[in-house]
Amino acid sequence: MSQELNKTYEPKDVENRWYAFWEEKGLFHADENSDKKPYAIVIPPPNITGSLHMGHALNNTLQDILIRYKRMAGYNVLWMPGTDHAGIATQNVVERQLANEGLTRYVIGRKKFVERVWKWKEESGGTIIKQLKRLGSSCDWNRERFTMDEGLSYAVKEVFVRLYDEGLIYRAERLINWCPRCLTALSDIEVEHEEVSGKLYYIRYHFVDDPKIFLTVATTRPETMLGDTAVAVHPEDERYNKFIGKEVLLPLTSRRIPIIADAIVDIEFGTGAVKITPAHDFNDFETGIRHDLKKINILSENAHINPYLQDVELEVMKQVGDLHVHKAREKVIHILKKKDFLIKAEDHKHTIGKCYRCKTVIEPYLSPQWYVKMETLAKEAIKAVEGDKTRFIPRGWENTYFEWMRNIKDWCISRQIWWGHQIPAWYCVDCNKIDFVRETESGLKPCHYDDEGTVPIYLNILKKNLTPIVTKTAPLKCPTCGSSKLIQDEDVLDTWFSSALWPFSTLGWPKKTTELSKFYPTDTLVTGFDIIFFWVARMIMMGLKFMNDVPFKDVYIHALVRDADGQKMSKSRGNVIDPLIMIDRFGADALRFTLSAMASPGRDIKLSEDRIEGYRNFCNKIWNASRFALMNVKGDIKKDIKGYNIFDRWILSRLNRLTKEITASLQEYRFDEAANAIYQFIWHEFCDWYLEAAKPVLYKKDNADKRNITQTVMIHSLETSLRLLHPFMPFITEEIWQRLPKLGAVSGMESIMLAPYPSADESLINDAIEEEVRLLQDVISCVRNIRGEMNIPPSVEIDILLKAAEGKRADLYRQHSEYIKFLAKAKGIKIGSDIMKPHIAATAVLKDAEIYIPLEGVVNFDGELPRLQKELEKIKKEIEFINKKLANQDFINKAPKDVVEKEKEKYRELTEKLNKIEDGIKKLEALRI
RNA sequence: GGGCGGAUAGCUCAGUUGGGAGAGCGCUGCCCUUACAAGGCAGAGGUCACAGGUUCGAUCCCUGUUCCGCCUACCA
Repeated sequence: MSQELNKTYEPKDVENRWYAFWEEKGLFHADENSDKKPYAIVIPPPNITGSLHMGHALNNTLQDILIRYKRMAGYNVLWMPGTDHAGIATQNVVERQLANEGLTRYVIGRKKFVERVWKWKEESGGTIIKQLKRLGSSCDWNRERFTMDEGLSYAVKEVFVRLYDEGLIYRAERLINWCPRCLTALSDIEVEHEEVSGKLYYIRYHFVDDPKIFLTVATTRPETMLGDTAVAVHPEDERYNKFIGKEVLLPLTSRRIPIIADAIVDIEFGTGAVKITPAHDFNDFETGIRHDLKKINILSENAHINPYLQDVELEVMKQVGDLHVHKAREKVIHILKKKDFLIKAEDHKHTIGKCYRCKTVIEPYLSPQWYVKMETLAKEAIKAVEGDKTRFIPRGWENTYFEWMRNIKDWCISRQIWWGHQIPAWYCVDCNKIDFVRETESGLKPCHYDDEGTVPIYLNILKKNLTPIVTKTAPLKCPTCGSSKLIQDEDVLDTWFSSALWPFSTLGWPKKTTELSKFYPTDTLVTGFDIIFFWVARMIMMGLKFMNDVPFKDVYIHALVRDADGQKMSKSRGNVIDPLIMIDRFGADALRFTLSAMASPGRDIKLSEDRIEGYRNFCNKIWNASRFALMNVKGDIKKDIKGYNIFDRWILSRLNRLTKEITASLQEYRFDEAANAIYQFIWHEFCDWYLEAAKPVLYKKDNADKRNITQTVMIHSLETSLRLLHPFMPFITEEIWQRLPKLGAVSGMESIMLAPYPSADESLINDAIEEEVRLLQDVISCVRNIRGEMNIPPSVEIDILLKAAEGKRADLYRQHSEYIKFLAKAKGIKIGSDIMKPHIAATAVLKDAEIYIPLEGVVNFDGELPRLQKELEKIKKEIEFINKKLANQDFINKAPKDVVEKEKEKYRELTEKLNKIEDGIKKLEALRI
């Protein structure tokens, strides 16, 4: 198959062709009955609404590297793919569609709405999967799962019921984070905190028994005063504790509220007197419980002021009733000012919470919700990480994990949306005396109607104080009263609830499947730190609870991808680099390689297009090196040949050393180290030196044996490099590999994916050869340097005079003089201890050798003196530095012997070099006169 | 408020038993040398944030400071 290659690498066609080939041949498929050692990763399921961004690209590149590496290394590899139903996000998408048609989900009803979401999923939900394929991800697509699959949904119900039966799931009315736009509760971690500069308002609350005097409270949210039910002061605050038990009259209302004592109050802050609004502030809610205060909910679900607050002045109500809470704030301030209750307003920085999905300001909101009790689950999960059953890489993230787990709060899992796993709980209409039930096609529904009385609106208040019947399948009759009027809880579960089960639900749990026993616990989870709480921690808890084992052994936490300026990429900032555009432009391999080379632990990736372009060039370099190799290998190459030349032995040594390093790096998840090592090897060792050194051998017609050996080593090195590189750059490696003649173990294999990952042959690692080649390279580099500095164009041929002591050194140079000549582009070379320096010559001083390039009649000679002087200055500085060290008696006495010896040796070398250069300068100066 | 991470070449970053300051990109000079101009060869460029300490010796270990990120928290 080794036809001519194009002059440049064209990724597009190559990528499509090979991906289709791999899929068709089933090379991604894991065999659950295989006897090979298993290695499994579950993909962090992307949202079905998503499209591939750089975070995905990084995440999946790293997983694919591990997966392809392990697969080649002989493991039975499973990469379990799938997508997440993304409750709120997906519901938003479909609701937007409806809005464009002038509809709302309430108009079409729950059943039709959910059907519509499914339809949308079928049509558009596969986008990201296609995009993952373009990246080269070698997932076992036959096993692709979706969190709303029948199987996974069953697992969700199973878990819910079992946790409920054990008392680990419960319902309660509490303050929750409420998104007034999504109209649903959120868990604590779904709220993003943001610092804003606001104001701190000082408001007068007059005493009931003596209206002439007052307390001043300070608040950032004056509008919530309509829900105040107390004022708190610190019990030890001498300014106020005499007032404890008295009452103040809440401004703008006829409400009398008590002054209470609570240690939560910070004497230093504000005035030391705090208004307490138990229904609208988390602290106040707790305080309210401690003091048995009334909870007055002043807001509707969409964060408008309830217009029917009984004891608020009618005039005030008229102005703020039905107003959005933020507008109401302005109004309340205005009224307070007018009525002289407002003392002052100070600038004040504080934090507000926003919905992580839609960035709307969240409201603490009183409502009944479902919770998971976390304490016992967390305890086990902490132990598992403490005991290293699951290990975070880098380790530092374990602290983050512990910090959260040790202060964990119960998890609010119910969401007031329609797309998701509906909670498997039913309520008996009769037992619970539920009003407002209406018949619909899908059964009984709790509801009320909008103002026009036509649109049914979901009303979560209905759920207060109900007794649920929790079961996997819909009950026909109430077990208590036998009534058949049962309604299912309207809420669905937090999407993360089903994600938490992902490592075992995807493998068939609760059925005892072969897959489960083979691949659970999985080996590695690759994810970003931003979902350690959302996902990783919860998977560990659920895995331990239902599988009695951790879901994965290693958690590799990778960085965030930012733009070149370090900004988080976001659509609103307009700084997103689209991975698909990058793939189109530079190829998937270049993108993958960029991401892996930059994935150093514990640091964010600042991605720039230049960098990707640079690695596209690397692809091209590989391509052309392969082109060269193929052009120079005609017919069969021999196997098992002895008689390697020095560069053959050198490249084999370097190659095996590289293999060792890469394997070690991959073992430690150092993708950057591995990528950089192979880049360095292929470009700067294989291409720059080995191929160049191979040219004289390959071009010479007269020695077929030598040529054949070099051809063999060349192909072997290239082929092995490709296998080393394959996990990083799957496409180009396959394309080239397919065209190469195969040697040994890899002959006859149908894909590089199936070829074994190289393992180092230690016997070929040869320090002596590497040192010898380094000496040759030094000579060559020196000559090239003279060429460069003296401006001798390549077209001008030069001679090399190499003065070296007779013996090993001179022999080495003499033996390989052809290489030196070729690589330094010299027409002649003389080597010996008795070489005399010509008068007009450039010189370079090496360890144990001197180089003279005669320049008479070659080039203008004026440049030589300044060149040598520059060199001299450099050496003088170095000597000075070492001198200081060696003059220090403490250094001589206390430093390790070998270090001292090394310094002394260096000193000797440098001094010698210095003398020779000084000598050269003297001669030059003499010549000038 | 608490915690974590970072500060090394113009840019982005590597750099662990503490002893040589490095890479890629960019820049400069020369070169279309029959694999590659998406290339070759050569070169310039750094008080390793600042101040102390430990040590014969500190980019590295310790303390403090400044600046920048991020996470977290009930000062209303």
